[in-house]
Amino acid sequence: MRKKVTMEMVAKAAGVSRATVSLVARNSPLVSDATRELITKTMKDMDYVADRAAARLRSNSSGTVGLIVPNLINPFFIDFLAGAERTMADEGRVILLANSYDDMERQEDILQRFREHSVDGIILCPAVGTPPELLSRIVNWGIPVIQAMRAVSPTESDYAGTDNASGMLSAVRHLTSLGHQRIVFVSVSSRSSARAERVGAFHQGLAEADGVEGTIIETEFSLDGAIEAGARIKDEAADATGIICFNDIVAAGVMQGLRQSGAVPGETHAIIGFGDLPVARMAYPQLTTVATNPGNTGSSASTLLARRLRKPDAPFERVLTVPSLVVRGSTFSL
Amino acid sequence: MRKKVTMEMVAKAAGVSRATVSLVARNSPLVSDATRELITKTMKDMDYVADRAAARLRSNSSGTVGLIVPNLINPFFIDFLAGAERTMADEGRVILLANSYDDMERQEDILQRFREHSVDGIILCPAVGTPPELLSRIVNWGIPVIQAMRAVSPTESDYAGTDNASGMLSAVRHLTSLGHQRIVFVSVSSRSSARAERVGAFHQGLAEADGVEGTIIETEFSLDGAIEAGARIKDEAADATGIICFNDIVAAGVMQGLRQSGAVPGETHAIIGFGDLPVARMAYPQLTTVATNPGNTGSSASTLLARRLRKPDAPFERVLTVPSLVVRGSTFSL
DNA sequence: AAACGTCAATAGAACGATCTAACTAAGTGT
DNA sequence: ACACTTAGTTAGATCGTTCTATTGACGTTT
Repeated sequence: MRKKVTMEMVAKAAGVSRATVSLVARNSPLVSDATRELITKTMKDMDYVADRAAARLRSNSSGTVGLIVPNLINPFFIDFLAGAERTMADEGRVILLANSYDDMERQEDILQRFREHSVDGIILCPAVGTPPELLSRIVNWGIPVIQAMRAVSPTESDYAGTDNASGMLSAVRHLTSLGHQRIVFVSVSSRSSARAERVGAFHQGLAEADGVEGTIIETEFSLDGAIEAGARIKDEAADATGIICFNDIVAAGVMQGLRQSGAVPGETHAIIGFGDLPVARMAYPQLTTVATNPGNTGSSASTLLARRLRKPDAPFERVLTVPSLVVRGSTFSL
Repeated sequence: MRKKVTMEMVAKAAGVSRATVSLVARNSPLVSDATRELITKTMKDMDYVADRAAARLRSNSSGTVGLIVPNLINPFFIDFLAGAERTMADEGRVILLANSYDDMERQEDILQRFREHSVDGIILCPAVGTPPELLSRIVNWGIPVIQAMRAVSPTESDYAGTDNASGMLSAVRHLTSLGHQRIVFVSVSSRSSARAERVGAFHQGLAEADGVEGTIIETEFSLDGAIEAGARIKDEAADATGIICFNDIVAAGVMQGLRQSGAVPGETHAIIGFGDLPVARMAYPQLTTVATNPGNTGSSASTLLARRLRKPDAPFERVLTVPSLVVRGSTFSL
């Protein structure tokens, strides 16, 4: 329990006033190089640490941002989180992390806590079912907010996400160009914007090619669900040879399910995943997948937030990370 | 830009003093039920949000906890993080998350930032190479700290981790009981305490069984490194049939490497992973693995920290999560 | 030599809570 | 009727910064 070193004490030791020390701490140009140096040295010698709470109380900037993710199981969000954390850390900000478990009530609690801690801004991956009004409310609180990964209100904030449509299109085109005529999309059943965009592009991709038919099979998002969905393919789309999965995890499950029903992934059925998560290369056969680079999206979200903090009234921006198709062993030419 | 509602305003509206409102906010038993109810209602009506920075300035408790992880790629730490976050959230605390990238300089920066934000406590998964002195320094700052996942100083703080030794022993015993006589441990080359404990137990396990020989092969922690290590097994331990891997990711890589060298995981070689991460079930064949349940360790770390915040002078505790072996398709009887 | 402008540094009020100690009103014991 | 608790409430100081003027000192212009 050692007593804390305050600005006052530093000031006394250096023979200047509190105010001057404060200026140095925020490296304002209003101090002469000589005193700046003196004070910097004294601060170091005394092991002075600024008290951000006191600073924030007076100044209204806390140096923290809140980040809400809907889960921490999906590596997609992990990667996103990692990207966001890195970019924020590089700006000297700290991240308050919270997990909404895709539960709106929990999300509400988290927002209240963030408000109490007076975060400078919020990066929100909205929980499924979040109404657009939530965005207006946050804006109304005077807290800059960025929507990420999932869009809930297109017009009330910046948005950083994945270009789901173009990703899906490249997947469909890849399969049709390899000669596959019957294609299945194994989707998750949650009503997220990501899902809607991919389903839309799936149909568009089918329409582009002649005589190609598509089926959508739904599953809950879990490995077991995906395995079960994979096993179902034989029944629900017997002549399908091309399969696109909502993400790489689902793809891994679907491959297991296919094997259970006697098929051989990569030989009887071509599989495409979404994400290019590490698991894509750990799977056997290695997975052809739409690389969405969520880390990049996370970084974009942070950059967008930083920009908005600097220019609160700038027009809203939408930054979409464009995915690229990574071809590996799980797809083949018919 | 709406003006903020302060305690003063709530007090005025409810016809009481600031102090009483404060008591209600911290639900102290010192107020009568009648006024408590009145004030609670007024707070809700006016959409009052407490200003934690002001509170902390006066009271020295910020309601935040700092968490430092060495990376966000290893699902092991993700799961740990998820467990810690959950337990903290349930206590109404918020987590400041930072990633040290296993870099001690970065770790130092993070600690300074945490100090500025006056976190109530720190959960630290020390970066590789962290000297024990760091712990004493943190303690000296007056910040309660918990070591997690990796131990750097056995005597200066609480510790939450995995019982690596018992996990490794059960893996070795499983293989020897299946008749495997030549066993390889594919380890990562970093000098973490986790590695040391597992290597020690590996040798102990070998000694327990008659005529069983062991080899240690090192790899850097990455999928490519693991693949390469897997391919090397044929040369460096030609007659090995049992393989234990540092974690499930390494195991996935080793399986790929084995295939490259003409072996068939699950038929010619028995593989055991560590972690029971989701990937263990996505791999083919599904992985026999030592389930370490890192989420549980994360939760323990939070509980330990909560306890220490309540009783700063309690004796230090070591909480080890005991792993269990999950047998799947990647191991077989010789 | 007076007036002006610029640069460095400062005094003192503010920020919004909590804490300490004191106060009131009602009840209790003698 | 008195002092003595006790429960409920409160005034005022306080935490460590940043902000708003303001002051001095010095050099340049008129």
